[in-house]
Amino acid sequence: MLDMANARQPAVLRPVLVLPGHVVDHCTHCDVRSQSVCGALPAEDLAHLALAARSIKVGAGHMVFEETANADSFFNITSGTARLFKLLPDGRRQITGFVGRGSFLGLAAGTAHAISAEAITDIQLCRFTRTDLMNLLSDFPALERRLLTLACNDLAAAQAQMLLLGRKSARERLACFLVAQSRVISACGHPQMHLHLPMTRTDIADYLGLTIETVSRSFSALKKEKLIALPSASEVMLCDLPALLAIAEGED
Amino acid sequence: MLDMANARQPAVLRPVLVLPGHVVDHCTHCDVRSQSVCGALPAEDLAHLALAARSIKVGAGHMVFEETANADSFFNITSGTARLFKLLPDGRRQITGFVGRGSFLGLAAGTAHAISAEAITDIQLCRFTRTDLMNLLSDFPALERRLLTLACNDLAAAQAQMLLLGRKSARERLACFLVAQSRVISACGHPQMHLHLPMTRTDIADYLGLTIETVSRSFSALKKEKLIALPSASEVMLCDLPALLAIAEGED
DNA sequence: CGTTATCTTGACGTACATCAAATGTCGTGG
DNA sequence: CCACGACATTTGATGTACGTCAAGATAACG
Repeated sequence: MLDMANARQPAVLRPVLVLPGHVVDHCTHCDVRSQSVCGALPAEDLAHLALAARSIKVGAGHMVFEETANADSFFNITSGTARLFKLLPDGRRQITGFVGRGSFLGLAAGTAHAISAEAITDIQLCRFTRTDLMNLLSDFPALERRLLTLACNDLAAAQAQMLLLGRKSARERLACFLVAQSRVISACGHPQMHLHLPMTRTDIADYLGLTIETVSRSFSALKKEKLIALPSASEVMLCDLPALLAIAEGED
Repeated sequence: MLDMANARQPAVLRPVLVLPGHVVDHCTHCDVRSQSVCGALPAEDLAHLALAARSIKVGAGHMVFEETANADSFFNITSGTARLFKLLPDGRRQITGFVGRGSFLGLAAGTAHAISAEAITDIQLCRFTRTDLMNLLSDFPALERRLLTLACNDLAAAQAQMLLLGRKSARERLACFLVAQSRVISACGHPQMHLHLPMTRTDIADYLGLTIETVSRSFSALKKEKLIALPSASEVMLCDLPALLAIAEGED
């Protein structure tokens, strides 16, 4: 996707002749900016970003892009949740992650997407063409640095997930998932005990490398032990976060 | 590890006053340069690299760095093989990858290593301090671009491994591993049928999320089907690469 | 040529998958 | 407002791929 072979060196900023107010506002007033790649740019450079970004919407259940498809677009999620996944020919699916507000989509080397992305809820995205993004990266080193940080974070998360998929029990996997989800929430506030899960049990199963039945049974088991409560299938209360954390890290 | 928050912008090259011949040679004559991060730099800039790089050796079985340890060094492997892994408190291990000639070690955001690295064979490394590396990245955008490409490649590999760990059978996992290993070899020559595996069955098991017994049984099964031959435990002949590829991709 | 580590093979156990059915949830329209 | 159907989730009964335990076989090494 990012064809990084041909790095353009010096960075002469392209002149921006016309900057109508609403275009500037587009990025200046974006409330996810601080949490996303865009946060790497100082306020005075946002106009360049706003010119390249095109806001689009993808309805729940629709694809954003598909694995092996030519990666000529990159996206920044401004609202909603999407799943990232890979498929085997016979339909087996592995979800590699759930992404939401502020996440950058399309990060990968080469010209083809390594994974597919599909909207779970309706989502709002900022779309960048590959050429525009490459130009921005060359003009603003801070942007490229931020992207490298993001890639490294994604890599660390992927490594943690490999440990989960390769070596943890169903119970440990679910505890991991719940604790991680609670961190997503608490990132924008104090550590929350109450979660809303936008994804189905099937999604969770495909993320944790289990079947939907095993996920359901594991939910029920944690509930019986009073570590969680389930007001509804998509609502979870984490009643004993320390205990869940211990299970998640394999300390039992 | 890479503290990318404070990106230094313009890039005034530090003056290099003294450049003794042997220091220049150090990187100029390095035979893995083209396959590593260093290949991003043109010949005339190699002197800067040579000043920062310090060659070290790690004996088979010894640690290069440990998970959670402060990440103040980064490495480039010039010879030998290492395993990257994560551990659970009770000793369960997940190997996230095997790395060799030309691989960059330490890539991750934050100040602590996300994984441990241990030498499988004796290995030769170029060590960079974090500060030196950060300076190099800021001075040479091409280097940072290359690192981003590397991170994206690692990420794509990690996603493929998640699919393997979450959804593939033991037989499929082993086929994947063998085919991938053959690609490592064939990267430096024509597609090879003959592999030497530097890692033990335990390493392979911990990489594929299986037990040593299951790995051994899967080897034997592929052997009985005449898809591979095993002249010795660490020598593998891939007799039917197309069939192995089909199994690896889940087409049976 | 014994000693020790690594690998293979067999017998058996189990955590999770599969198959099947009951229960709950939600949107739609009468 | 309630009845209906479609679909998601839970729960139960049973199967199986892989794990565990244990014993040999093979290779590495001083």
